[in-house]
Amino acid sequence: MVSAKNASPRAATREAGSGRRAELLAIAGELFASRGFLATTVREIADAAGILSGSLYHHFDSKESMVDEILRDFLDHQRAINDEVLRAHPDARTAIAELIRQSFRAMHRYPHAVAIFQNESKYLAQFDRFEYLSRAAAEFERTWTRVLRDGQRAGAFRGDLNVKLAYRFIRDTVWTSVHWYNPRGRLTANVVAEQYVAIFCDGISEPDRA
Amino acid sequence: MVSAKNASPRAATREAGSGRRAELLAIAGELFASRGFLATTVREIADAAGILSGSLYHHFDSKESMVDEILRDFLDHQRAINDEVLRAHPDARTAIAELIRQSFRAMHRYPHAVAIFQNESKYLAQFDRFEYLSRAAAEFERTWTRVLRDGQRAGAFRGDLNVKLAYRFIRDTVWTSVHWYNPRGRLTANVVAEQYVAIFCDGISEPDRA
DNA sequence: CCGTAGCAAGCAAGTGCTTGGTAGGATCAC
DNA sequence: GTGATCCTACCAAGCACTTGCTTGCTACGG
Repeated sequence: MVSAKNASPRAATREAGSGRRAELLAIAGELFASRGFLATTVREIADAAGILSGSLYHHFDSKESMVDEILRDFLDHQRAINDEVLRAHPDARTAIAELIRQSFRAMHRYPHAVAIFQNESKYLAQFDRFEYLSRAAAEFERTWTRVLRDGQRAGAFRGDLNVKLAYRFIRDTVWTSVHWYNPRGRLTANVVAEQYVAIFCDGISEPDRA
Repeated sequence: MVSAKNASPRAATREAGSGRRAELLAIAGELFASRGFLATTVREIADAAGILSGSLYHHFDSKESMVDEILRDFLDHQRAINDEVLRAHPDARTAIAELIRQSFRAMHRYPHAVAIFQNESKYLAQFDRFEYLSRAAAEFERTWTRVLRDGQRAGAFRGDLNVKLAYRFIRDTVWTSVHWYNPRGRLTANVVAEQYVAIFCDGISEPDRA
């Protein structure tokens, strides 16, 4: 149906966002996050958008494509942020604190994508096209554990720390909070982040340091 | 279809477990935990059990009844354990440590139920018959926050701690580990529990004690 | 001969997705 | 201008399939 002639300008429009497309993605993301990917039907997405279910397929190949695009946007952004943090903070302790802060800011900016990534990764990762989810998770783990190990060598973190366990400890604490964290609530991302940094750092920092 | 006459002996059999029934629940629980409740079909459960899907309905009213029974078993057990810990440990700090240890033991004993409780509570809680899930979560929160507040008053935990936030911090860290914790892996429940108790307590304990 | 456990077949509802079509705005040759 | 031509966004209808669950039946051990 789409002629080869149109392929190029069409793709450009999609990259740019095209307005309606972004709207539909936002609607779908909210439903995926709150009800789950499987539990959300294309008819529900269409209803929420005020159109018929078939009309969604003018904008997207499939329901999977929608969640795919939502997740890629978030992961690309977070990857870039992480790299930036590492470049700007050579000190392990401030780097960890900043990674935590940036994680909460991600929840602020991509609340639905983060929730979907948490809830549906396990299910989606079984399909080839979502293999990148596992790769992204592994990359995050490498980033965090490298910082933890560096800090351990530099004497900033306790030597008896199991780095892998500590990473999971932080990850689970920080990222799971997307399930209760309300961006428009009384607790701002910064407040929660600082409390968590405080609890966490004073727990793994060398006690005999000023 | 079930006559009133059979209700009593049948119920007794159910309580006792009846062998096959427990087997089927174990199979269903494993699938619910690994694939998700919605993503698991009754045909898959039946296949795994070596019977036809319709035959499941000789043992259970519905797919919902299966997950209901799995969750109730776990929650009843955990509630009892929590009460026991509170009775045995009047000291807040040892009580918290013991609550954490018992949580990891629960993951050891009810790995599937814990995972299902984590993953599906939000979805299931929308149905009246699963209202007890929200109530159980609220009760757990009361238990933990009471201990935290008591410890704070007694000077065992830092005074500047946001108790509600600290509870979520612990809960998310401890219970989420069911997603990666392998009961038959190298890390035993006790080892992980001790590491977590160490990281956590030294983080929230008054620094100028000992 | 009754109760437990299961089979064989299928139904109603709902699923993601496809198809052929149309309204209406922008673009362009004339 | 103005008509022809596209293109975007959507509708109306429905297809192929899967879902949880039901029904009537049978094997068989105590």
